[in-house]
Amino acid sequence: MQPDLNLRISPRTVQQETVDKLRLAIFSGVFLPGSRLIESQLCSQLGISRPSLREALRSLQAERLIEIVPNRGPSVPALSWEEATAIYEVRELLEVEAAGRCAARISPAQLRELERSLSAFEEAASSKDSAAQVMTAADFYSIILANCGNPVLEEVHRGLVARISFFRGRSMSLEGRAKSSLLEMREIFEAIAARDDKAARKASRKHVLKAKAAAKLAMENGI
Amino acid sequence: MQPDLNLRISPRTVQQETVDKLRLAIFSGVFLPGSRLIESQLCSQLGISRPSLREALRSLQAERLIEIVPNRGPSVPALSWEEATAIYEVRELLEVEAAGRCAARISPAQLRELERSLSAFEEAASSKDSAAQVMTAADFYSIILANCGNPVLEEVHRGLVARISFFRGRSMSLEGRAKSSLLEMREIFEAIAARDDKAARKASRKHVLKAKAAAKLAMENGI
DNA sequence: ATTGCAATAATGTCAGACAATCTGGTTGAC
DNA sequence: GTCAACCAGATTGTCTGACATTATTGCAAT
Repeated sequence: MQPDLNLRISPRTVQQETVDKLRLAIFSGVFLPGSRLIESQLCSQLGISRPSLREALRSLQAERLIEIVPNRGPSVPALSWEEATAIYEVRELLEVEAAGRCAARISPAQLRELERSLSAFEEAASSKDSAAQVMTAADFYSIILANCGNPVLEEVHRGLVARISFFRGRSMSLEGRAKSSLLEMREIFEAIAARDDKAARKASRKHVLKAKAAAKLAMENGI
Repeated sequence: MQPDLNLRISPRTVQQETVDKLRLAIFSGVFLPGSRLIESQLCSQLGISRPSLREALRSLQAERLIEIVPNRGPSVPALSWEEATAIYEVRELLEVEAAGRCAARISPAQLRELERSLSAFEEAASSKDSAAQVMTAADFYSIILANCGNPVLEEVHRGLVARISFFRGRSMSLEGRAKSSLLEMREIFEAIAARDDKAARKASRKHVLKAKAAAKLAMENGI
């Protein structure tokens, strides 16, 4: 018998649906940074009541995906470069650690999964679909994080990456970024496949630093 | 003129007050781990309406301070040792980094502040007041985190420490833990005062590992 | 152009309601 | 006597509607 199978089916509540929808909307840039979210509008668009919406907004606020100023309401924060830098730095810390641990403990099945996701990114990278690139790249990381053996590390990392989702889309559309990203990711994969802890950390650090540089470039050029 | 002074006064809303009150209540053990929180009870106790309460609960849920199972409502999670371990591991990662950065960049004024908080802990450690010990120790860390130059690091760390607040109270009441904690903290302080990056990291890592061991002991003995 | 003010919009908060779901105890069958 | 089915109360999920307080905007006046 599987020891940790979660039998409890959890019915999806309106609040959960709403949080997911809004989060996705923010990721995909439906709400531009700095734009305000009007409760009454969202209610009618989503077809839900104001209390339900407000609960969802509080969740997103705690995730730092939106800001809520008293008596002004919610808005999508415009991330400054200082904040983004701070996030990238912590992300580096976590991601490097995760890659190192992952190299030591990933299962063969998950390793194949990782390889598959790398292929998916490779395919996306050769296309011009930057949305697909971001998504497949996210899959790649999430497999690494899911196999680092520390769910808290994974969870914190996910929260941070969510907050810079805006940059990820932008920087992927930079000339050549997808290609070099692919090379870096392949390097990470090779290191993990070789069970080489040190190399995985090194490659992972390089990747984050390059991603950060690309994001900075994208921001400065206002792509 | 100060560049980043936040002029905006933010009126404290019912939701904010409620979140703070409930968070404090959880920290101080008013709600035991595993216990359920009944909305109607909380409403009358806090003197607020159900929508306001539910918004506050969603915030706390996103902070992982409470769990909300659909149709069963909110409860204080009973942290397993595996989860606690995961948190301590990430905390180590963040805290070590913060101590190292802090050593390189803390201002003299803040350094004096750090020394003062160490003295406060020293005083608390010689008393039997474990609540005071936890509080003064928290001050010490928060000064380090506030001076590491990365607000995101600080924020994530605060979130993690909040989730293991239960253990901190327990382990501080272990025989001799406060004393040895004081020694470890003094070591960290000395390293930071000496601007010794490496030593600060080393001392900080040792401290977290010892705190983790103490928490494990406290848990196993059910103190 | 700037200031002041009124009208409008939006938020913060509450009260009450109702269906769906969970919980605990009782009843009934074996 | 034990176990399953069931029913009543408790609790949550969600909605509607309301109202005071606080921003925002447009216009008038200086």
